[in-house]
Amino acid sequence: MTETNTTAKRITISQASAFTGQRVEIPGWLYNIRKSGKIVFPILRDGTGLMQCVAVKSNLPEEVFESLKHLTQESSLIVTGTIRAEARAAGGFEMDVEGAQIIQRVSEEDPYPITPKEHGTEFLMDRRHLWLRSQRQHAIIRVRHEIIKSCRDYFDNNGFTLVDTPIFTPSACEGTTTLFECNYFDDEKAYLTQSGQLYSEANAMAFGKVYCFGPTFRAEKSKTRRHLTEFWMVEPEMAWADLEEIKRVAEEFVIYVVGRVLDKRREELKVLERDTAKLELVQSPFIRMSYTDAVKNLQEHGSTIEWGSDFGGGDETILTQQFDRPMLVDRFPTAIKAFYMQPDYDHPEVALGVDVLAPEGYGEIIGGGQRIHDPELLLRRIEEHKLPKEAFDWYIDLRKYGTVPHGGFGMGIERAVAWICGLEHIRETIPFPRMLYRLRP
RNA sequence: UCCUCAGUAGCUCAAUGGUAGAGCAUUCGGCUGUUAACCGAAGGGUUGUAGGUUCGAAUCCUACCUGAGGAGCCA
Repeated sequence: MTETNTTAKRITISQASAFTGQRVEIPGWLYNIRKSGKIVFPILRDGTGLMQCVAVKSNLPEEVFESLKHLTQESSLIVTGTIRAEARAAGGFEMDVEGAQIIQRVSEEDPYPITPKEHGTEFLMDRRHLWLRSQRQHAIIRVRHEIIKSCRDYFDNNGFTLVDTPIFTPSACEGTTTLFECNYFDDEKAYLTQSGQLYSEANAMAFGKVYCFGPTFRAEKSKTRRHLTEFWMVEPEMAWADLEEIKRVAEEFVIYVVGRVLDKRREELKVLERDTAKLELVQSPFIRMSYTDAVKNLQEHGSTIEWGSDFGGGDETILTQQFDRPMLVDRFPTAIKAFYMQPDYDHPEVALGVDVLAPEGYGEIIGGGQRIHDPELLLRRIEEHKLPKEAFDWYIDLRKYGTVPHGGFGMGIERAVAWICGLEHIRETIPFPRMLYRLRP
């Protein structure tokens, strides 16, 4: 342990280029170290980047050199030194070390488990709290941040008001089989929300154009690379909007989000080895196809799908791999859609719903559509779906007091992150994924 | 819930029914420009659990546990 010079300015690694030739101190963690006799190269990590340091035995007090030489991975320390442009270093800059204060040396009895080598999924998932320190996870989480911020910016810039909806709900949105149940004092049951939509409809009647953004929960026993039990969803809802307007907004929104990531997160996409040429193609117009045409298309390509059933496992892949940009598929059979979905005025056997399918096999990232605004039709559908009318009294009220055509959609953030980052599995898209069989850490 | 595959050193993996091994990690030694550095040495194992077959089981059989991939359902 040695004192660091208090006159050196404290900076982050991301700021280093602006301090070339200056003496600074950087607090961080030891990412890796390479030794070559009387010169050692500790690589420092501080959350903003990596900095190769150069510690030369002849330029340092004996105890400082020895403490650096025997430092263990993820030990915390503050290094002081001079920043220098260096083509041989990974980031283009490195630090000539003049002093180092070791805050904690990680014990060799119990070394940091995640080495710069290969690890299996289970090992990493059990250590998700540590895995987040790695470069790849940084890139993904930063892209996620950009996606979330651009979702908010898009709606904020287009006349939407953020009106958040409750997490605890008294009843189901679409049946109770996929809801997490919990006790809400005494004997009452509450459920974790699986969508803010019904409340957003109330908010849209109050504010015109609204969106909510928060976590949603599905107790589905789905064990696939596309499912989480807790995931984030952004859900815009618009009064006076018909299906065509909803499709227009969904397309414009997706183009904006992808464009923002391409604009601001090139470095991260490079770390992830994402083929950005595929993302550059996300431009208007998206492919537009009705459900009925999609079924015909699928049958011609060998699918066993029949009109009236939902897309099966490979169907979305067969569909999307024919095109290089997202698809808008609309007018699904009314029978397989939620009770609130507005039937087509001329062909009531199909509903005015729309899904956005991402290309490259990523499939559905957005689902939405126009909601029923006619009070009698809504009551009839509630009965047909055998839903408890009392639970929907407030929802029915929205059709009694100045009902108007309206609708919106929801985008699953993690699926969007997986697509834009080009990830194999959704588990890496959220800091602490919650899945069937995975609640910890 | 169903189907398929896999559990061997801290990690990633070898080992055809016959003495349980390598690379990385850790410790020690060497090296003044390394890029997942390299070279040398050391320590590290009840082969997921329980039972069975066999002279002999990491290997074959049965059950269970854990994980992965997929199906159904969905964003």
